[in-house]
Amino acid sequence: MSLEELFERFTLQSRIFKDRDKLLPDYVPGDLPHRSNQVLQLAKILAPALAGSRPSNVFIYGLTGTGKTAVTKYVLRKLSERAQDKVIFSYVNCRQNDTSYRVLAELTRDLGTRIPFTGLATSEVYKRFVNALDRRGRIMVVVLDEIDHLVKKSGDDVLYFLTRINEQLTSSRLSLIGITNDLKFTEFLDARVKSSLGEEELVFPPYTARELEDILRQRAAETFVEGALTAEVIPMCAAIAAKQNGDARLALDLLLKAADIAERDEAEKVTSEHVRQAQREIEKNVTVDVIKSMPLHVKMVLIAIYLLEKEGARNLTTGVIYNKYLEITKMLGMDPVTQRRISDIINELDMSGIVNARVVSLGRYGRTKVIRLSTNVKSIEEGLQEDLFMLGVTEMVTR
DNA sequence: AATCCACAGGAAGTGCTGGGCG
DNA sequence: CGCCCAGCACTTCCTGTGGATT
Repeated sequence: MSLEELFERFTLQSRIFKDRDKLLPDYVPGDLPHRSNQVLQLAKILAPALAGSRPSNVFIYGLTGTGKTAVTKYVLRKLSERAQDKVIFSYVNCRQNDTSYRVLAELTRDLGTRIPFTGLATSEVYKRFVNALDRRGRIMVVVLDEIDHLVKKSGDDVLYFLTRINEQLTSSRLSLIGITNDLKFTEFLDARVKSSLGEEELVFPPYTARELEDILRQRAAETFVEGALTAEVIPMCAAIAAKQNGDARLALDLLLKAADIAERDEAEKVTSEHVRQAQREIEKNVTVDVIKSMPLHVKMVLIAIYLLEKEGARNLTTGVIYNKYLEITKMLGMDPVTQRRISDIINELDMSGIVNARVVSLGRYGRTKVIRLSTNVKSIEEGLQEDLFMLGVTEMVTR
């Protein structure tokens, strides 16, 4: 296909999409089905900001894709339309900003003060934040999304600071909204932070398959040309996502991917076959991307596990993997890292879901981790493609 | 009941990059 | 310019431990 033809196709009216953007993850719809309760509750808690008094801090729990972020952004948007510039709203995702420094820097930037991404002492950023905020003389509502990432990585120092900041302010007030999908994470918090942050709590239950269908239908009406979906598409996406803890994000993602595939294949309509294909692709893409972006030694450890499993080894332990890893690095003439580091790398692989590692005690034979691959081998091979190739070439050279 | 394996995983530090600030 | 900072990948040194075996 020539470039001309390609561009031509994109310029042509789509047979399927009316407005593809409406299915993108960061789109917040004008109406949130099955969440009116939470919207109302959150609005009630935050409404005092309009009258110039500080709203209570809020803690929001719920699994991935239960609408926490959407509801929060929705309420914030409505509120800021109403409040004009009487209230400052700031949203920080703590997955991307997972250190005290970065969170503070984001917040300070939202107050209109320039902060370099590195170079300053964290305590300096604290000072600048307090100054900048107090100068504004406003209520500030701070949303810390995926707050568990921040706490797990950097502790609760920032939270302690933010929950007590009002004592240092004279003309401004700050309230905090913490969002997490890890229900047990409050265990890591200082008792004072915990009680302060939990002044109000909101729980988001998982969506049922029926509810997911409603959500998809509403979105589909905005996104697709009439009749572009066959009848089974929406129930199918809903059913798959319902099994994954009622994850609405996954449901929407599936629908989008399925429609993209249908469009790419120049199909008349989106069918259940497209959904099945989408499901496979989503699963694969996540792993492949994760693997490709891994640091060198993490990849080497994964290769070691992969090769061992391929050789038929079972019940892999840290020590066995480390030896295989040493073999590989030696063959490639690389400097190996220590076993201590490998232990952490295995945990990282476990966290990203590529590998399954659990600590077991083998009695006399020590205490270790038993590791196995928890992703299908094809995705791993695809993710490691270039590195395995390199390995193969070296193998031939060394013979 | 005591032992002891094969690590787990915490704490502190190093060397490096990419930046402040005065 | 010299000295400071954060963040990362990693090292060094370390104490802790579940349970089969002695």
